[in-house]
Amino acid sequence: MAITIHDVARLAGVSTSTASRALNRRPDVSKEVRARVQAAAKELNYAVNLHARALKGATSKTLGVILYNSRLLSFSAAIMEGIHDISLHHGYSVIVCNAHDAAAERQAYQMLLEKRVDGLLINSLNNGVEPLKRLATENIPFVLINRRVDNFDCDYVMVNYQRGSYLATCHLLEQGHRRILCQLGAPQHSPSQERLRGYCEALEEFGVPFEPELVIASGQVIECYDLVLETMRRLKPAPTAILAYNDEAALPVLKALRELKLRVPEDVAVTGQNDLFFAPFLVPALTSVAQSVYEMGRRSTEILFEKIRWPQDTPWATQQVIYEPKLVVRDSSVMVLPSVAAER
Amino acid sequence: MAITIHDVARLAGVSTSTASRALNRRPDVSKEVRARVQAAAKELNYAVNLHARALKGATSKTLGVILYNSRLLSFSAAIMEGIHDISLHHGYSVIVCNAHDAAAERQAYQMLLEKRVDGLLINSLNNGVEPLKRLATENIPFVLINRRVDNFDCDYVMVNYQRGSYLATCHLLEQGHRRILCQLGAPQHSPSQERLRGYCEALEEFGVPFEPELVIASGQVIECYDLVLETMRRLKPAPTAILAYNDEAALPVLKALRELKLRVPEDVAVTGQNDLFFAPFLVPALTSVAQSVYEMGRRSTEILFEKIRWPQDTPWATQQVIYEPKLVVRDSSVMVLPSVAAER
DNA sequence: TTGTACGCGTTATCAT
DNA sequence: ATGATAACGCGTACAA
Repeated sequence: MAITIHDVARLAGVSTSTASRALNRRPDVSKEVRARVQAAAKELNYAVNLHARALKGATSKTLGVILYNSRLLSFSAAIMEGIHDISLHHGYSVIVCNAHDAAAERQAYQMLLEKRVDGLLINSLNNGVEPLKRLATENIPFVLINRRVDNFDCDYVMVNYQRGSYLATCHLLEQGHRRILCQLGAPQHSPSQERLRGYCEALEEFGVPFEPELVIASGQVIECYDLVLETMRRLKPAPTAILAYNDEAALPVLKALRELKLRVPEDVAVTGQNDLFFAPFLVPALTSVAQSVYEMGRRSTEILFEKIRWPQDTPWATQQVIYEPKLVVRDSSVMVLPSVAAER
Repeated sequence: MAITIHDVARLAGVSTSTASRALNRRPDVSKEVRARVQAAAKELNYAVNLHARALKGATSKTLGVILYNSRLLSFSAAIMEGIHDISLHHGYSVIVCNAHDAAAERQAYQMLLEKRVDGLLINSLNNGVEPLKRLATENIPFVLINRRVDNFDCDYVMVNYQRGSYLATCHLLEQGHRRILCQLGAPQHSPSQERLRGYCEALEEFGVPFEPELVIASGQVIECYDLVLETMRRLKPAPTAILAYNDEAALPVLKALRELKLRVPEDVAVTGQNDLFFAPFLVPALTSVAQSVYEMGRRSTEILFEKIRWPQDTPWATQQVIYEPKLVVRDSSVMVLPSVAAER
């Protein structure tokens, strides 16, 4: 069994309550005793048992995170960086769960509730709104990351995917492209839908008719090589530009084009999304839409802590943060290099 | 306050102990009562309080992970995938900490000990062996990931970096290269040292003298662009091959070579390490050394669980797992394409 | 088969 | 300023 506060108290020759006060730096304890207790604690390598403290009614000093994690490793890793930085700053630790599917998500919720986390950061909606409603009724603070639910008012932090796809599509249209292939991920996923909306919005603005055959969707984004190959061969006339779902998806897209002996950007222009670290290093350097992913992790955690510390009786006004993306133009989408490239 | 087992017991019209037995599927409770209790639990949305259970002396059902996280996001993300998969399988959740420096590492240990984690997976040695010794004396199971300490017997799971660099260097030497630039990360870091050993070992085997000027080290691996540029300009004669620290570092290396108008692999051959997802998509496709990163996460967690479940009185024989790397030859290091490339 | 009572480690309350 | 005690929620030894 581990060292308890009783052991410390005994070694210091005081009662447990005095030891507790001394260790928690309460003012109502003599300096002499406090020093003795702290010395005893150090000598015994004492560490509070947070389970006992949590049981006593205090907080668990733990946040829960539920990630969707569709293999977008760089993406969720960046979010986690932001979450960790803020949590550490508040003296909190973080339990991370991957919700590959609905069942895993339920298990994650179960574990996190059993561990009595003080709040949740949620990037997965495999079971729809149900879990969120339950959290709301049980008064457990949570913030959605990159997800949003219609007709359900709650806090969320998002990237404006619609705007991102809109910007990229406009950029391609401005270059004169009229047949632009729009590549999406899982169709039921809200990020896919928003990207599609942005794509359509731009087309409409330029008076270009929408063609369903120019939209392709694949669940496993990174494995879309074959799909792109097949599509580019099938469509007549072939698209002259491709709006890749994200930078990771752009990799197989570029490879497929090389396979087809199509030059980028001369024959086909390509844009990515998320502006991951490798985008500027590709050949040609990948035009992408920069999203504040790390920032999203930070901000959502800050809001969560605000909410956790919010007095129960005061009404809380939900916060919605939407990060506006920025188009980063590189070589993969323009034939003439821009004079001063928006290189990061 | 949340629902407790008392509430469930009251609703089901039984005592708390009966409720406890029913919920834990103990055999000594009538089916009729069990059903009633479980119905009550479901109705109330009851979730055990794991703090209470942990306090009672059981386990905390939580693992701690301490990551070094030198921005090698894809790398640590892959490790975490393996850890999560195994933990979930055992019904455990995982608290992840980033130990950017010695102070953060100490804070991480403190938190994890206070949370009474059942075991630790450690990928950070910012405070040397001290913390490990403490864990050993306190009988807290842990497994090192990708770290090893001289004269300290403990469980670890590693990638054989020395062998990886050896293989890559031999490969370059076989292609006829004699001046091979060896790029490393932080010099005090054991992975850097092991890579250097593998590099030297290969040189010696081929009877090529070691030249200190051909070894460059930079803390921030991803920002080595300038260093490579400067080095390639300065050295006479210029190196004809570069052993990049890892695939992420290979990105700026390749970019620097393009800047210098040096062709890859004709003028300079390049190899990476870790074989990340983007390696085959680069132009030219990057030769790399494949490490079982995800596997390392899985295996270390499996060993940790073995150790956690190991009877206290039986002696435990420490396990050392070393994954042997595999060279994946692609276009960046050979002028004539191999007939059947070891493409994954 | 079911119920009663205690203890896990901590802290808040009350008493001294 | 310090000490005794109860309570948090759960599981279990013991009693019935």
